[in-house]
Amino acid sequence: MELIVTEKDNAARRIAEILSDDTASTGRRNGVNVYRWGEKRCVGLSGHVVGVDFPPEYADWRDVQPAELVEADIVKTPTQENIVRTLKELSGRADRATIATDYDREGELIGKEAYELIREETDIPIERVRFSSITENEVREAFGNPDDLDFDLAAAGEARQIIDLLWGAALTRFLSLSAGQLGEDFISVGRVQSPTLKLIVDREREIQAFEPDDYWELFADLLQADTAFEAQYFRREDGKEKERVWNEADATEAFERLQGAREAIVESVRRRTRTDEPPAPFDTTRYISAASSVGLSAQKAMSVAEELYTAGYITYPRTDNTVYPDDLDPEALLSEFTGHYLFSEDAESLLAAEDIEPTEGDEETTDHPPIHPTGEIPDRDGLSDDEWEVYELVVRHFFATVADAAEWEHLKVVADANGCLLKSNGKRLVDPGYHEVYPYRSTAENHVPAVEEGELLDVEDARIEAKQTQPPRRRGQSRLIEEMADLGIGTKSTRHNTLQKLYDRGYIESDPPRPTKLAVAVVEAAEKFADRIVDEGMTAQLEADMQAIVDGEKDLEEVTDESREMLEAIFEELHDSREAVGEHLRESMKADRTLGSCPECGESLLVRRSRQGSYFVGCDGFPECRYTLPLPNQGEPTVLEETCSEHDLRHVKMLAGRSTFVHGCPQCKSEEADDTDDEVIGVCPECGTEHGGELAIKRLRNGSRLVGCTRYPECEYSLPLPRRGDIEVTEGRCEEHDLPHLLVTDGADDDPWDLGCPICNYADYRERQAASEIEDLDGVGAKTAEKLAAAGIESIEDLRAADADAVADDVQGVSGDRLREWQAAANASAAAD
DNA sequence: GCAAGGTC
Repeated sequence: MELIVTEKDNAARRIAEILSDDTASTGRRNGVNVYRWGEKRCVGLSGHVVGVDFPPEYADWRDVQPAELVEADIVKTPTQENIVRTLKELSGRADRATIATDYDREGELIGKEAYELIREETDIPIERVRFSSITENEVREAFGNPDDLDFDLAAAGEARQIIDLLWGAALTRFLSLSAGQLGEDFISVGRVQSPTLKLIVDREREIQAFEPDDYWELFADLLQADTAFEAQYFRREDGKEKERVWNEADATEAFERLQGAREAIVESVRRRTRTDEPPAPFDTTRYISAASSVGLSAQKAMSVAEELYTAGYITYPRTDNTVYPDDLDPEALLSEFTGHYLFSEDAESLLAAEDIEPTEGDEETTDHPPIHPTGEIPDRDGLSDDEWEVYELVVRHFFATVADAAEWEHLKVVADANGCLLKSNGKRLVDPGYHEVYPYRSTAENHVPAVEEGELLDVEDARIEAKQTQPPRRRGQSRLIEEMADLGIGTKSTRHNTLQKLYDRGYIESDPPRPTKLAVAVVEAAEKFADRIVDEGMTAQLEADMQAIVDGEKDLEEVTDESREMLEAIFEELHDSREAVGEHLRESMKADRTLGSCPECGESLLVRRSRQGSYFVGCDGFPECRYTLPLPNQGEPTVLEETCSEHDLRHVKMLAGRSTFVHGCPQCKSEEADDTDDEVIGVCPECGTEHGGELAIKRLRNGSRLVGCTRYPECEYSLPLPRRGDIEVTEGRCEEHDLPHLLVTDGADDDPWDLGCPICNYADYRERQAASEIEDLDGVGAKTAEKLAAAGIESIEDLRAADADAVADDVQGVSGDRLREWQAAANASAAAD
């Protein structure tokens, strides 16, 4: 029997299909798919199935000095036991094996891990095949010409594993122990996360240090016949055009001159055409950027792409390649889209071109092809809105890469008005080219009429604008990922996770991300004592060392020993500073939770957590001072920079996913509640007739509002009300519940919201809530939720109780298996609650 | 329970 091992199940299935001419059958062993045909068996791993770690005696952080980890043994243990067992069982029966993991460094290491697991069982011959896309030609070619594993390349990967573990674990433990943070809130550092964090912290430092300068800009309208166009004042200095005027006196003088001008004479007219090349094929980084321009976070972009890949609609989404492989036939792929209701027209117009030559990017790698549609087209109704949006983006991006360049015509007019130079830049898209199939980039034009040199134009509406130079902007998530890619830190598969990790560790918040005080303290501590860990140069050095291993110039031991020595030296430095470092970290963490000073005793007011797990604001002087303020019971609080002018307390924001909101100053909220009387609107439906309870609009000290019984706490009947807006009790009445209709006005601009009867409103709300819970399940989306509702599935409870196959028969485009996945997810979230 | 890298 011949055993074939791939990096993932998906690859195993497709390779089995190709090599078996579609005759392979699927079996399960220990819950793992095994594809078989004739005497062949093909099994997919799940990336690394073994991991590096320290021996168990190093497991307890308190029992081990972090510095001891530097010289500790490192062992490999199975992390995916079912897969490891399956691989071993199969290799026991095999008489030869072929490693077909991905064609990159990590793939070679994963291949070597499989090799070692097989070797524990048997000494059969083990070969290695390499191909960069799973297409008929490439796969057959690779299997026809097998090679050997490249043990040096795998060793380069192992060096990385060891160095990352040593530095990451030892320094993470040191910082966490020094600050006394041993629970889930440990303080982490690492070769990739810490330089990324430093990027964010450094930008924040620039922003803090920035001192704005005043400047002025002047504009006027020029008129040709009835057409007015805007022109900007500038001066020529050292052969350059300067639009900004840096002192007020000069600006006022120029403005007066410009105001005095009735006419301007056209000094020059310059036309030029600019070619606007279509984009290069999608690698992961470019894809994430494009997805962010349609509003998806990096995380979301990757999870949606993963879904589309697994479903077979797009190619593998983790790739560094921006050059399509020879195997890709653009015409054949375009032809797949002819006849499609949405894509047909564009596909046909592209096919009509004389020759179709795709664009190429700078990176040509062996890992996977650039991301492109497979040609299998999903049903619109089977995808969620996000999935469809991403699918269309990938299709249109592929279209763009085989489309023509666009052509712009630029027109620059310079005129002299009373000694003031004015310029106007027009642009017109003369040939839309790829923009016709790719609507994701701006094609905004700026119209400037065709004037001639020497022509006289009227000048109108001279304006002066006082401005200030702006600090550099914070980078958004996709910009950070691009920057990481440029610096060579992280990989296509991990960069978005690294950002998520920084959020999870309490190092960054909001989007674009800004660093917490803890993050600044971690970066400062690292800069002082372990500069390497926050320097992207560590990765550059590691890459060089890995290359030396690949080239046979160094071996694994040399590289890791050198790294151990450096880390050792760092720990010698750190030894005496442990107290100081810990103190600084603790102070910063406290500062992140501090709102200001206690109005009763002057100590710090902090966000704290009660034993029941709810958050509140409490005094650091507890138990001597018992001053507290409540916080909303929804979400995780973070403290904002913004400060309440009345109480000098920082505002609080509650992070709760989509329903994140700014709570503001907790003292204001609390006082507002105390100063607001309950407004009775009717009889309590639960206890009214018996005990005389009344329903009233109440404002709570934690900022929420509700309609509740005046006999609270004896009667707990309550209905929620929106957090924002003025609530007005109107003349309208609900006959069913004998309650007035309520009207909510939020700001002057928005239309008031007719909330109606609060009981009816709450019933409606519950129904919508149930539907949106369904929509939130991965891969459901609005369309599908609607169809499910039509089939009687309106809530998570309905879904969990449903017979999957019966529902699948009712709902077009949804399989029983898909439903069972959703049920599993619904069960899991119910269990988590 | 630490990292970063695979994959789900």
